[in-house]
Amino acid sequence: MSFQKRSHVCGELRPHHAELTIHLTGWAHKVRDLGGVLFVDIRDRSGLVQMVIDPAVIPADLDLRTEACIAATGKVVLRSESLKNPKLPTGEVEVIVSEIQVLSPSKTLPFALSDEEHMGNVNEELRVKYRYLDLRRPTMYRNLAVRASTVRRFREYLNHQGFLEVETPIITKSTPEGARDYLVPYREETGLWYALPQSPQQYKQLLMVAGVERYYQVARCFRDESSRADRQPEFTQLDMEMSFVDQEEILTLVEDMTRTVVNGVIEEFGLAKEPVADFPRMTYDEAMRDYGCDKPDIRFGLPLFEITDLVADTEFAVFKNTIETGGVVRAVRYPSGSKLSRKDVGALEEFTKGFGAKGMASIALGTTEDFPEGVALPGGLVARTSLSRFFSAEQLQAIADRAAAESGDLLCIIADQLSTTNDVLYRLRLEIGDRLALRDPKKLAYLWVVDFPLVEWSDADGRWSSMHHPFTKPKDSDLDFLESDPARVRADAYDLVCNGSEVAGGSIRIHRPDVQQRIFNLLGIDEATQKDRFGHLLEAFSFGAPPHGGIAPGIDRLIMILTDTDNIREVIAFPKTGGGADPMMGAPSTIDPQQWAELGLRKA
RNA sequence: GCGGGAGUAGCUCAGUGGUUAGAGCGCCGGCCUGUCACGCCGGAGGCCGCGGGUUCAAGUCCCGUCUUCCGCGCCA
Repeated sequence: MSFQKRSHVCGELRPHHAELTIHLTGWAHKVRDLGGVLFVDIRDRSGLVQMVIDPAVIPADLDLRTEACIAATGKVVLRSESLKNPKLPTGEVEVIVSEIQVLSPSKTLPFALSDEEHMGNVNEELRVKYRYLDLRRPTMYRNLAVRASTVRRFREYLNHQGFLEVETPIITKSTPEGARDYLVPYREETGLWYALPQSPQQYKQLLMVAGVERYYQVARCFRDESSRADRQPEFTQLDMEMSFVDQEEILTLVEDMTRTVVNGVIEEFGLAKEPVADFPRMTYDEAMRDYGCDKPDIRFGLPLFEITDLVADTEFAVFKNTIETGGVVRAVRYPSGSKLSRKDVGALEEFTKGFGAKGMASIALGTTEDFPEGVALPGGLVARTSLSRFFSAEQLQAIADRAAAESGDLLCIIADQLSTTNDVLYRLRLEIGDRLALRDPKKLAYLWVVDFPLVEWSDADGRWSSMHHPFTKPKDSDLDFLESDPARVRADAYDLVCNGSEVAGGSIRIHRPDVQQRIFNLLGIDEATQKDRFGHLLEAFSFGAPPHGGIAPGIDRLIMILTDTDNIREVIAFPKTGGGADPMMGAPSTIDPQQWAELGLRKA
């Protein structure tokens, strides 16, 4: 079918186009048939404009329905004052159609694209199944555009900084440690398998050995683990690596890159975000101490605080037993929480139990009017707490002082082993932040978390495992403790955090075979496995490997933050469902018997 | 692997064990020359996810199962 190529795009039409005869192509967004006249909104990716159609110009057999792909010719005219539509950027004009053609008709749609409000409730599986329709929506197109612009800006920045973009294999080798691999059977020999890369980690280090010096790649990564709202089985990282650098150079470069790219995108799309400025730094230990996690949301305060010392001398069994078994008592302040009902506080305690707390104690602080039955504290506040049976007014005052508490606060107290206590309070603090609307969506609160531990003890596996990955360089000053006290060893490893999400993680790598050897020994990776899985890397490092390090900013989460979406599917063109399925393609699928045979596979 | 929510018309959702399972939007037909959530009239459309069970009677109760969403575990 021949058609008139467009002369303009729908969204650009303004009063200064009046009187021009133009050609448009796009989709029939909405058809309003008034009998003697039709109004059709024509939409392309630039936006939409109203067309006015005299029924006489429509061919009798024209199948003009919602989402039909159409081409139209007409004259742009100014709308009279009373007919203007201030809700549309193009609302001051309309197009009087002289000719209209349906290039491709549309069946009735599985869901209404033109109703954004309604779309928020449409079944997610249906949206993914008809992704090509969902993506026609302006908000979805915009998400794709923000993503494309972000990636383009990253590329431009890194190209200017002398980085070389290099592609690495998708079909590669399984490595121990880390997530479950996606596996691909090898046709030539039964029993051998490729794996899809969890990240291009080893390749980028080998590129440093190869003398590339500065590498980056917009790299797809694959991890066969359960999905979450912000996790997909395949996702994209801006993978980077540099030679002859120290941690400081990498952090400085990433800060400048982030400012340049993110602020550029904010300006281009008019995003409701304040420009990125500072990148405060915090050690891992500080983050855990003040926020209970390694990715704090610092858009608001309310740091956690320790009261173990203040309550150590107590007959309260919960605190006493916890402390005697090496646990801690820590707390977080909930401004305005003192007005919560007993039931609401109970619900809050249930919330903490969902993350492993055995219970939650609380102290509500107010005035005599608030709590006539409460305990009067020396400082003037009155406390209402079940702890009053066990603690004096002076002790409660000491806790309130530690909290820097004010009238109206609820102090939420958790007693447990350190890791559980921190985890519960970390989540409780975020919950409080959400309730009090302290997590300002306009802010992009970046920070570096540095000096991560090299390894952590895994109860499940009964061995030490890498906190970052096995190639992470221990701090030189801690090398001596590698065998004697592994938990004490810090690494040259760093995470970039934004608004409580980890948005990049990296490290300086080990380039000395002897150190790498000691790490493998610590991780309990025996010599045969070392040779089998990492022999190539160890050998490579024996040929003059340069000191190097890198980082890998995650693209998907960054775009989620920039577009204010709460689900990673919104920023990926063709995402999978939670179960890792693609209902549009019908993947995963069965394969032909011949394919089974070729691969030498049998059903279990 | 575990916990919670959901699954009824094309979509979003109501539906107290008891008539012929409803609404809004969409769809189809008719009317309509200024709509932009167009309006008015009429109509079609249902394996109530699937499989068992309890019951005189099941969309509704019970068991199982599948899909999906959120979370936990997991995610170097």
